[in-house]
Amino acid sequence: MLTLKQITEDKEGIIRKLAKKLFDGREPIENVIAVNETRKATQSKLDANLAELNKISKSIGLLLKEGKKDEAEAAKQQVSSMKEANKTLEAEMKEAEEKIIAILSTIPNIPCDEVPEGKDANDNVVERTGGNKVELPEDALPHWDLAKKYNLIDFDLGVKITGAGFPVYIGKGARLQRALIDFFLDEAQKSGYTEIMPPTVVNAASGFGTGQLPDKEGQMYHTDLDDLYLIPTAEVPVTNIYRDVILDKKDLPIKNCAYTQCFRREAGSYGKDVRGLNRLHEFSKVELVRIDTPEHSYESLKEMLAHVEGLVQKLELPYRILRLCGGDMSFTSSICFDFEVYSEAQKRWLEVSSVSNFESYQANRLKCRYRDENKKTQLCHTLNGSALALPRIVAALLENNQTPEGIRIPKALQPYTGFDIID
RNA sequence: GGAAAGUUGGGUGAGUGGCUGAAACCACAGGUUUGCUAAACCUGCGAACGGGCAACCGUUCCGGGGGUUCGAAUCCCCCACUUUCCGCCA
Repeated sequence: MLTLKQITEDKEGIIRKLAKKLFDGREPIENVIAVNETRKATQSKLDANLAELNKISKSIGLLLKEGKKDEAEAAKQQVSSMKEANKTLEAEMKEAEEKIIAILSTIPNIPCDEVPEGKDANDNVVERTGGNKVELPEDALPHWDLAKKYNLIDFDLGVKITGAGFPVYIGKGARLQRALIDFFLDEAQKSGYTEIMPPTVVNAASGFGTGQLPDKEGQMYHTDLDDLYLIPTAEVPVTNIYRDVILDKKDLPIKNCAYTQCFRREAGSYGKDVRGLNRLHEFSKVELVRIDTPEHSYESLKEMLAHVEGLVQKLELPYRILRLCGGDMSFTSSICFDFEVYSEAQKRWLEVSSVSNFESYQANRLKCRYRDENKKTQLCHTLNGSALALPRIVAALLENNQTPEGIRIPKALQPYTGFDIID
């Protein structure tokens, strides 16, 4: 959520910036300001009344001590009648507060100045490309055929055990998963991240904290009996560590990484997008989460981008970095970069990472604050990024590295797999 | 699954109706002392909202929600969670 402070301090600026996200903010913002004015007026009245009541109540105690029973009784009567009026004011306050939250939740985060204009994925800006595209022969196979040929992944078996989108990794296919997870975690550790192994099931409060609830309720698996949610990303449990927390400025930036399985219902997805490893209901991912000060968060973002770029380079995959345009960005991010690797056999780019700065938008909902040098509490900035999601990396590795002799494993990964070719 | 006890500020923890936004200790910050370090001593130290240029003032908050009362951390009800014992079990 945006803060009321942000909105009242720069109303026109915010409306203008929201337009970049193709969001017409004028009405909700005018609205929320008006409701807030009512709230403030009501609070002033209510506070004055309560102050009076408190004063009288205190005096009753004293009167009773002095044995002035009649005066005390009279005071009691007076207080009783005053309390009625407060009930209305309290109801008004509550209503206004709820309305403010409701309106604020409909307003997306403001994109920062470096976000380009644009309405959909076609308007994203290619920031950089790297790695070398490979030349594959005409009969090159897509990864789902390679997975079958070398018995690495059994999609049908997954359907039998669970359902579509839950593949079974076998032999070298399974080993490759473990190798990638270890590789990503080791690289993160080298970059100074603290490894976290969080629960993969969370309560509703955590879902709200990072914004999956209430909007994306239908995208998460839910256990009715205990009212818990399967996490769609490690971002949820790892960021919620800092829910309702006031940090010391000297502890920032906090740099955490975590490997978890991720669960996504992906309701409504279909077609070639979901073929093979392209879109799964359960997959492995290593996630980076950073909590930082507003002054330093863009420096953090840069470091995260460099880290992720280093990973795809070490895996020798052709990649590009996209700077997402306003229209294609998520509701909560202030700026977002996508990493894509090129899948030669599918002739398409596959998204493998998304690195975002949420500025204070997520922290506001999370109540994640820090104490600055003047001992004042300020909202932190939160950032996260995948480093990396496995399935599409595996797809690209299998496809791009296929040779007549077998599938070649990039050098950086060989110490982790224990083999240099899948044949 | 059965039973019991708990949930108070960054931490430990006192507090059973008004003098408690909350003792004490620890942690933290500033200062004094000291050749340095350590130690000792002094002072400060919760959050949100509202009012004010400010000093400051007011309100709310002791797991969450409701109730009793002129007045609730303290009494009553409901819910959530935690711990311990028993059972089951990786």
